[in-house]
Amino acid sequence: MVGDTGLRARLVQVGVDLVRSDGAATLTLREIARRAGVSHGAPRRYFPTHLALLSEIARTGFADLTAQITQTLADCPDDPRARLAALARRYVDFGCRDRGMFELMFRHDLLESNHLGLRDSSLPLFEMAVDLISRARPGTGTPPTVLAGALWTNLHGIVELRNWGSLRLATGTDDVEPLLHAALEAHLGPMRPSP
Amino acid sequence: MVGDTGLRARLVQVGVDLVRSDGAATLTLREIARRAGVSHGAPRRYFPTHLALLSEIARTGFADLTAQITQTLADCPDDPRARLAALARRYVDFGCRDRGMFELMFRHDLLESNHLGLRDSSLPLFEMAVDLISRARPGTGTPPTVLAGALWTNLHGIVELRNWGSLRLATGTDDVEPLLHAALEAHLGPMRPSP
DNA sequence: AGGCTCCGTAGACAGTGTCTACCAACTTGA
DNA sequence: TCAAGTTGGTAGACACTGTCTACGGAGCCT
Repeated sequence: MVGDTGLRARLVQVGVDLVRSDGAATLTLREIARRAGVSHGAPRRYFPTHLALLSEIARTGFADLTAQITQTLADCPDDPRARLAALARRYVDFGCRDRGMFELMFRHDLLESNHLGLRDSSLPLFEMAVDLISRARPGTGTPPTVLAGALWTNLHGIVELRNWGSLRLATGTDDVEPLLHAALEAHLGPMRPSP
Repeated sequence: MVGDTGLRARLVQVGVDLVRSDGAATLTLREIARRAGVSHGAPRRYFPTHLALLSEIARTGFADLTAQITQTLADCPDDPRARLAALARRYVDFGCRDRGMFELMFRHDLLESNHLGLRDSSLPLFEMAVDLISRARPGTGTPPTVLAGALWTNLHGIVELRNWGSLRLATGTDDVEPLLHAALEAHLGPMRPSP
């Protein structure tokens, strides 16, 4: 399966490269086909619709993010709070660095044609967070899914509003570090100064 | 200016109604023109581009949200924490109820054609939050803009991920109340049970 | 060889945003 | 009063999009 030269895989790969280099707006069906060197009708053989292809591209984004976070956690001490902070920092870093892909992954119109797969792709990440937070903050009355959700939404909002440009407007810089630090302190309690 | 029958105002109003009733995807230039009863070229007399019209529509969304929150704060006790909680609840409620408009307001591609106006429309809200949080949590080492930003991003992420559908997936329901409560406790300290 | 399925091409269609030419009505100036 | 100019909208063309359908050429199997 390495170096899969099939058109289906090539289309997805072209899409991934394209969204990374030129942003989410350039991901038209015909442009992807063009860069893959095939006619505009060819993708239809593998993807019933444009959105189905985009969903597949987005799925690789979730896989990539999951892999990055898994790798990050592997190189991390065993303290649940430190691990959560590392996870959080990776998530935000991914969203800021891989802007187009992040935007694609959470596009609302992708879901309607893809009720199952895409949302599920985010579940492993969420479960990591739930597991960590139930160990970092045991004995709270609040269910760990809610605690993890509150943290996740905070991270997600940081990325979203930073990429929207309101950080620069409100705090004078695009640096997410102060916000991230404040968010972690809010959800996990006092942290030592950021690394 | 009441009952302004000019085409410019009518186009914006049609857009507002349309995004509320049919969602953000139906906001094509030609559809707006059609529903306003004019030809597809007419809007060009008032808006140089499609995105300029969309920006104007989004701006009314920010104005509406600002008005709603101002009204909410007017009917609220003087306690900064209670006021912040009310502001937060209104923000999230707006984003969940007025989904299409919320999506439009924070569309990334609207900003490029509108470097100034649109982002600025969100500033008054942010400044309310900064003011309230500097009174609710004085003496923290963290600047109030950062504290307010951390809270705002949390609220924003709650809306975004709820509308994306991950709340239902992660917590089994679309109800934002537990998450909102957890977020408020995280950023403001222990709260009494939600109203 | 004859069928057959796979896989991609090519063209049509309706829809989009933008641009340009046109034109009718109203305002303005001498 | 009448001519000129401005305002505000129409209508059609253009390039582009996603989808659909008819076609064709390999390769394979009996």
